[in-house]
Amino acid sequence: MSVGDIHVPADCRRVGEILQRIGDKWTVLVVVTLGSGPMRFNELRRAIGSISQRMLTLTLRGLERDGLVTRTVFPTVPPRVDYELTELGRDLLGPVAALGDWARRHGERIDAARRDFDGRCGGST
Amino acid sequence: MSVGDIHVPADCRRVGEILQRIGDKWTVLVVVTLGSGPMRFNELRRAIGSISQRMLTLTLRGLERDGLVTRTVFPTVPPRVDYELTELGRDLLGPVAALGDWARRHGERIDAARRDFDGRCGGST
DNA sequence: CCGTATCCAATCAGATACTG
DNA sequence: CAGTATCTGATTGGATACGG
Repeated sequence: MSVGDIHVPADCRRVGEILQRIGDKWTVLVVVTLGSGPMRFNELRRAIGSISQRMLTLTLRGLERDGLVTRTVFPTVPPRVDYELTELGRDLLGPVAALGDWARRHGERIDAARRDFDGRCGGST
Repeated sequence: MSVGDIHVPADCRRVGEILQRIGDKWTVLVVVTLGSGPMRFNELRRAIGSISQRMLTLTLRGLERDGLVTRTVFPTVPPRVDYELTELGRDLLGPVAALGDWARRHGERIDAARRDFDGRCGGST
């Protein structure tokens, strides 16, 4: 498909929805972190570093709800819970990596454009 | 690059930032709509349909700031302002299309997973 | 260890009214 | 036509404390 063919309104809505869904503060970070294999709750938490317990829980619940990760509880003591990407979740890694690639390639250019724009506008204040 | 190699924390942050940036309610919709060529303000507005004037303005400003669209004012009366994707913006269409493709392929599956999850949980309410 | 509940500040987005 | 300004409700996300 050529990039010129993708503007069917209904489809764009769908894309917008998905992007809003995975575009929250933590979802992608969690998904790509889980990309390296199953992980326990706190393991995941430490890997991400700055996420609060609440947000990690909420994010994981959302991902589970959407069928992107599985949650496995081991009835041991202390309790252990593993999270793992489903096939659907792993499948998402591809497109996300593409976007990540774009971000890495052009991140600096965006920063420059921002500095430029802000310089032209808020410069006199 | 294989999908297993993309979890360098710093890079993931970057991806997360970009995704939050373009993951707001309207940005992607505007970008893909502009994908078919330059458009005037109200033309864009009608094409999207449900967006408010305020949000379209804010979204376009953001995109302009990031160097993803250009804004061209024709000093005519009535005034005419054209918006057009920059090369950077057009370059973004590719990854976004990939994500859109994923969304279209798996949207139904996600809906099903949601119904299933909600049925298992909120079923008794 | 793995969550849930509550409170709270910040941001977002819609509606409306007004301007060049 | 193409914005800007202001007000308001909704949503988000962090901190903290507590429960299984």
